[in-house]
Amino acid sequence: MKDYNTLTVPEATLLQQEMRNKVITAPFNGKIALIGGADISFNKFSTTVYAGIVLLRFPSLEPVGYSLVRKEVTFPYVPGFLAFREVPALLDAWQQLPQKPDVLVVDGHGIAHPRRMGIASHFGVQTGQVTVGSAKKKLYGIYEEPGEKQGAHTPLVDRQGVVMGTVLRSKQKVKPIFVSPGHLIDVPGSLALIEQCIRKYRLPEPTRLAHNAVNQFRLGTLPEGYSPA
DNA sequence: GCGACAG
DNA sequence: ATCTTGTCGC
Repeated sequence: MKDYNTLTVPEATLLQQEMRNKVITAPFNGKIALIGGADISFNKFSTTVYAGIVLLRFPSLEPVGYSLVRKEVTFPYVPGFLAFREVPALLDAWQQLPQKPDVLVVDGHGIAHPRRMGIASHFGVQTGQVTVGSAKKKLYGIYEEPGEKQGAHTPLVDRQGVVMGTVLRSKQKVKPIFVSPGHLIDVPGSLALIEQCIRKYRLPEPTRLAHNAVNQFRLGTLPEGYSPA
């Protein structure tokens, strides 16, 4: 694969434009026995990133194991180009997994992106895996605030009204989360999947546990490599 | 020119 | 994203 650290934003834009045609947004009909959660952590002003993918049983969501890796990254954070900062490290964590999950939930957007190439779609196309994006804030699009009741949701559309994802009130009294297909799944399917991953918190368990893991890894509480839960 | 802007 | 103290509401 190409070295993202040497790319310029214009070059990254071209890569996204080439990859957008490879994203498949179709119904996912497979069975899910294992689900994964991916996230990154880092110290501000440092080029070292701590990436991790957590494996959990589905639908029980019991953690199975953690794949943690550290990597140097110099590509800057630029809204719309998050994948060029995080995907390389996540690929390392992915390859280190003893078994691959049936679906991977990535912290960030999927097709709810100006060029339909958010990090979840980018990772999905690169690996050929089913991915879903779950973000805490909007990057691109228009939406109506969903109702206050848990489970209330509204469509996230682009300027032409095309649906890119869903704004979901995952829990009562919390800000909504943004769910969108990454690859090999559609909008209704990605929403249904994330709804099944909500337990006691605002964020779905896969990404919430991944976030906890990479933070513990960065702070030295968890070791690099793969560890069973 | 101005506002928006994943992690 | 990370840092950081107190504060507010269920």
